[in-house]
Amino acid sequence: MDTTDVLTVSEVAARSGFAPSALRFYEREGLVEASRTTGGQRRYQRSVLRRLAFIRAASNVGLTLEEIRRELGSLPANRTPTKSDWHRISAHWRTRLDEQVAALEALRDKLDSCIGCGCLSLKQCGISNPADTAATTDDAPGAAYLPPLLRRPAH
Amino acid sequence: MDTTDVLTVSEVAARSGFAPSALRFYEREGLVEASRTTGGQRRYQRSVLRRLAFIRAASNVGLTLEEIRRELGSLPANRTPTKSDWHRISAHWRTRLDEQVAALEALRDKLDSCIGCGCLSLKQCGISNPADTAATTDDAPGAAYLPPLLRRPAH
DNA sequence: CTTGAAGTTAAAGTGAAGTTGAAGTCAAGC
DNA sequence: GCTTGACTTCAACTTCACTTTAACTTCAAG
Repeated sequence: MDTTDVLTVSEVAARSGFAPSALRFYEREGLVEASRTTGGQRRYQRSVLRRLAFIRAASNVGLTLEEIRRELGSLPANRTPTKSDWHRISAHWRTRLDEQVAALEALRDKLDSCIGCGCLSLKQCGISNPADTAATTDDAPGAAYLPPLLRRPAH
Repeated sequence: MDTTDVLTVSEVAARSGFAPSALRFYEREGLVEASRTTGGQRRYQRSVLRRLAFIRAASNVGLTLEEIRRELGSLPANRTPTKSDWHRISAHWRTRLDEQVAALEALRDKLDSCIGCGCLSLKQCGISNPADTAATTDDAPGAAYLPPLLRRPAH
């Protein structure tokens, strides 16, 4: 199958778990690269698989594609990231996850404190108070809200 | 100001923290109701504030508007929800939050186990393995991912 | 009765992360 | 030389939760 050292779209799709359409999308967005055959077909270096793994991991941690793009840019151009690269980045991600967990736990605690009361008062209830929303950041005005996260597949 | 027992859009907006546009949107979506003046302007019952608090709380917990709509439908038509209503619903929400926290913690643990190795192997790394994504539900194919949650306001 | 703030509508826009469809190209096999 | 199947492009569509816009109308105070 891969006696060659380059991969087609469908090979990369199969191995990475991303749909071909997603791979094309990522290329448009500058997240991955591909060379072309004379016929214009994409050929991927095997290293793209590592890059895609990185993308999926970062995405799992909750980074936007834009953030991922920036973070990929901070990686060494065409070599395998070193331990220190990975250390720096994973520390960043861990902080992100810690914040998310903390926010959810705070929300859950508020919910617990509401369970007995049935209040849902606009003024008093921690979980419905718009000024006290866990997801509201200091500088973001308006109604921030917590996310889809693990939402049921909707049908 | 409110010697009357009905509220205008902007009063409800001010008190609930939702923008008038959001209130109109919720009405279109069947989440809230309003009567009309002869001139066609909306007038809200005071009870809408409690309903909106409920909507915001549910939204904070991560429910979609569609789910919220269904859950509102399970509430008694025009009376204040009882403690047992609220108990049932908040238990549901708590489960949701517990799942979210668990998913994030699992992801964080995987990240921790990766920090030393720098692997990001498609086959081995728990955090990048598409078949093992915390957010991937059994029946949802394709690339599920963990959420925006607390993402920076992007500028 | 006038004036200006606040209200109305439908439709379009936003942004994230892609997917889908139509129409076309390419290489191989028969 | 034609069919088959995998590939290509590009634009348009999707979902969610709203917001914005444009073009009016209504309400309440003075």
